[in-house]
Amino acid sequence: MPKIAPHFSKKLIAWYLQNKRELPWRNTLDPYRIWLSEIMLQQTRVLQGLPYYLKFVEAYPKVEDLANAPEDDVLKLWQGLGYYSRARNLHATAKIVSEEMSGVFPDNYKGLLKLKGVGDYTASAIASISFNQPEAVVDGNVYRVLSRFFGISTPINITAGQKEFKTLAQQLIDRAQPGTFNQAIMEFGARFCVPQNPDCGNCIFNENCWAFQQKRVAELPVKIKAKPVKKRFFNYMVVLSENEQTILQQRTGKGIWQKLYEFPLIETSEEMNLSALKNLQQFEDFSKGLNIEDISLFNEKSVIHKLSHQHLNTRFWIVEISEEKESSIPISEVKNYAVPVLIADFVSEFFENY
DNA sequence: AACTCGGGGTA
DNA sequence: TACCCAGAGTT
Repeated sequence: MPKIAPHFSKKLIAWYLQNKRELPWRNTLDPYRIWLSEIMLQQTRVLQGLPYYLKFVEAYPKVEDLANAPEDDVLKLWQGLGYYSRARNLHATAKIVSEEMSGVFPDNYKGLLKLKGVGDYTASAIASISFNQPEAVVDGNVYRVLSRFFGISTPINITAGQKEFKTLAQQLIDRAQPGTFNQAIMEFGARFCVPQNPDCGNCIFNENCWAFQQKRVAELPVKIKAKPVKKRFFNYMVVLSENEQTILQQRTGKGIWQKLYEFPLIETSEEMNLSALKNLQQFEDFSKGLNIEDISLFNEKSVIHKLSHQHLNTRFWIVEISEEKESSIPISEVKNYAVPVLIADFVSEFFENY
C-alpha cells in the first residue's frame, strides 16, 4: 500500500465534505435509487443525467413500479439520454429484482455484478454507497486523479491499465467510509482535477502531486487513440397521407437505437438525389403498396447527426400518398414514441414550418 | 483485446 | 475540431 494512502484519503474526504454538490441521490441509501443513478450516470455528465433521474424516481418510485412498466414507456422516458441498452438492461434487471429477488437488491459486489447492465464500476458503487462495503470505484474521474497524483502513464483503456488503477484505488479506499471515499474522489475529478486546465495552483494536493511537480498534468491520463468515425448516409421516408398519417418502424436487431422508432429508412453508401434514390431496390421495397403522389426533399442541407463513433448524413424525404396504409399513425402522435434525437429534432422542425 | 453503443458540454 | 463524461456488453 502506498505510504500516502491514509493522508490522501483523509484530505480528499475533507475536501469533499466542504465542496460536494447537493444531489438527490446523495440523500438516500436506497439501493434502488443508487442503482438508478449509477446506471444513468454511466458515460453521462451529472447535469445531463439529473433531470432524467428526477423523472424516473417520480414515475417509478419503487423497483416494482419500474418492473411493471412497459418497455416502450421506459425507453420513452430515457429518450435523449443515449446508450439505450442501459434503459433496456435497467428494465430487465428491475423485473428480475422484483420478481425473482422479492424486490431486494443483492447487498454485495459479487451479487450486484450479476445484474444486467451492472459492471465493475456500478457494482462497486452500489456496494460501497448502499451497503458500506469497501469496494473501490474506478471511473473516468478516478483514472484522471490517480494517474496525475501518482504519475501513472499506463493507458487507461487497456486491460493492464484498468487492473493497475483498480488495485491502486482498492488500496487507497477508506474502509471506514468507502461510499464517501468513492464519491469524494469522483467529485474531486469532476470538479477540480478536470481534464483541461485544472487549477493546480490552488489544489490541495499540489505539493504531493507527481504530475504537477513534473509539469506533466496535461499529459495524463494516457489514453489510446480511438479510430476515426464512420460516415453513414440515411434517407428517412416521411410518409404523409392527406389526413396527416405517417409510418413508423421499430429498429430491431443489432446496431444503434435498438427498439427505438423511426421513419422507414433507406441507408445508402453516399448522399442520394431523388432519381438515384428511386432506382434502388430498397426504394422499390419501401414503396410497394403505397400510392405515391409526390416526393420532395425536406432539408436542402443534409443533417449531420454526430454520434461518438459515426456521423449520420441524413436526408428527410416527404412522401405524399393518396391512400394510407393500415399500420399508419397520425404524425402528431410520433411524440408519443421513443425516437432518436435525430427524429425528434426533425419532427419539431417539421411542425414549426407546417 | 478490440469494437460498439448517444448525446451533449467544453476548450 | 477533439476530447470527455459516476462504463458495459458483445465479438
